[in-house]
Amino acid sequence: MKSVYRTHHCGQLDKSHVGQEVVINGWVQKRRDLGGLIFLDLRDRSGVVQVVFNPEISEEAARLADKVRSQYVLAIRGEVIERSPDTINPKMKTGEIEVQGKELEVLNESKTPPFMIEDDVDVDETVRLKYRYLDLRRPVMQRTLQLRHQAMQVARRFLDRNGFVEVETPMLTKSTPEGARDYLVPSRVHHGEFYALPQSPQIFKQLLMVSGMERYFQIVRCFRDEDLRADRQPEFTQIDIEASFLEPEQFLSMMEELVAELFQETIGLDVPRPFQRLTYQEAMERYGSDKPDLRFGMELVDLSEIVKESGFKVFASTVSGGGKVKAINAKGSAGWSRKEVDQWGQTAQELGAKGLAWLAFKEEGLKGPVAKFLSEDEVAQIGRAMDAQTGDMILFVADKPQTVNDVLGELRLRLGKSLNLIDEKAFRFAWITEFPLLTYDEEDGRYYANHHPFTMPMEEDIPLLETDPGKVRAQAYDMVLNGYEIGGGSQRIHRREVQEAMFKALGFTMEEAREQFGFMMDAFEYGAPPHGGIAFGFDRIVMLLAGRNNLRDCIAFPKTASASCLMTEAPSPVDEKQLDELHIQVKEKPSHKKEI
RNA sequence: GGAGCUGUGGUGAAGUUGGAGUUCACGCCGGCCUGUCACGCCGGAGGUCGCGGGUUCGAGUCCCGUCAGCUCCGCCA
Repeated sequence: MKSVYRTHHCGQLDKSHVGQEVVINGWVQKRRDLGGLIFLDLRDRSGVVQVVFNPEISEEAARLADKVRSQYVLAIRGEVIERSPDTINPKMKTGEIEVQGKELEVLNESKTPPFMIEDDVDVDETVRLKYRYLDLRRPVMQRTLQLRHQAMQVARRFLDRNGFVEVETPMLTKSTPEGARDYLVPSRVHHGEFYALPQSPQIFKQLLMVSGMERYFQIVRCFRDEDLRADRQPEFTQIDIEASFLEPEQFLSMMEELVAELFQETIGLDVPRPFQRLTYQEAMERYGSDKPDLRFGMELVDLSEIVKESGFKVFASTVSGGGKVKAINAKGSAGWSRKEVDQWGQTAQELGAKGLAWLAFKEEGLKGPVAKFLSEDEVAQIGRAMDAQTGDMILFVADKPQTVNDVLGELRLRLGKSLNLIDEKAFRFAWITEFPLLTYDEEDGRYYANHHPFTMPMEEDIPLLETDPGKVRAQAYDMVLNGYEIGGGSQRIHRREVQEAMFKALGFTMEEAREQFGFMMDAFEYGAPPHGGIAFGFDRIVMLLAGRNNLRDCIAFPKTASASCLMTEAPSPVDEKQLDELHIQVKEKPSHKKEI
């Protein structure tokens, strides 16, 4: 072979190449030895093509092909030939042609892989993660990584076109006590001191606004040492954005455009704009969640007014005690068996409710333990409020307002899945706005910033910072898609007196604030422009683009639920010498056995 | 930190009432086979039943502990 390297990609070849001599490279997907004839399916990242070795064409190549095994890396020179009609494989993209092998060179052999390299492989994830490099050979994983790449390019192009400048910020930075737990990096030079890996470049991007960068972005790794979930990894990627001198409305609209372009140019989805808006309050009341899945209805309805004097004492006393009675309508579920009803009731209790009251609108009349306590008028009003038809099942929770929303919100999601109400192909975007600025922590006896301490309150709520901080709404917004938070941001405080009021509400004196955020406060005294920004959870966006439901499938080398990497076996112990240099001594692992 | 589920040749599963490392499919190895593409046929190899302890004459199976993976709560914007 003149050169063993390819002239064409496997998946590219079609009828237009018939008669051409080509060189292809790739991995052996499958070998079918018919004795005389040997068929090889050769795979590269573009796809698979069938190569046929016939000893009558090339005895040497056929002899070599006999020794080849799965996942061997090959170079094949051959002629693209049209398959006879009866041998066309309609299941293959390249099924109309095949390569007649004339020369074969084994570029590398391969051990038999621990699992088959194919899309619908059914193998324990532990094995996939241990041999991630093989897992990533599977076409579906290749497609996902390419989709991720495309999404990244679209975002970069869009932001560049709109005047955003990509600036890198430090990975070795300063630990801040609020927010998520930091990953720490010990300093060798500074005895007993530590860097922190960034939870996000929040402070730096705001400082870049002070620097006059005006529009900044970065596609950046962030780190949070908290426990994992299917949609949470300890290191993850944000599209981090900040802009000065932009009306918040202009900014949000531009971010909608970014996301719409991203979905359009990757999966061809037309995203209607502007996005639906819900205030935090509204989202909690109607969906029991600050990241509602809007692909289906089943909204929470407040029935407190209707049942406040009801003969059903649980309802009446809950309302008079300051609680709420709310319900959802499980359409068409009046026929649930006793067992099913009990199971949902148990779920409600596991979620924190005292119980789950129910009312079934059946052909033969109302059923349910609540039925006989409700007046005809109450039933009629409930029926209207819930839009109840015959065959519907109304599920009630009576409790503190927050418990009611939490429980019904979660029940709504589970029922939505179990009743198949969710259109899996739909993408429903929304902004959630007017988040509470602060949350009171009972244990610490103080308020904490929900977003971060530089989030701008709503203008009209600023006076409340002194009188009723818990009521202050923030100029903060989350972008929500199908029940996932895919982005969050805010307008930032750029006025000194507002920042002071904020720190006061957080219980910091100006001196204490200066200790923690000194450089930030210094900077803000040199002319901070009005600015705001957002950070998108890039991995989650890719996950939704790819139609998957866990982040591990969208990250090349992810961590397990216990934050380890099964391939590299990180984290791992290190040499005593390394620890010495870092002035670190590891404590004895405490015994888990409890004294009796 | 807590709860649930899972762990059996390389992979995926089955294993009943506690009675022989037992079965199936895929893969792997060898042989035969010139139109296969889930190739076919014949033969073969391959096991720390996650790990440790206990109960028992006897444990894949029952009990306790532990490790790993997944999902969720707490935690996390």
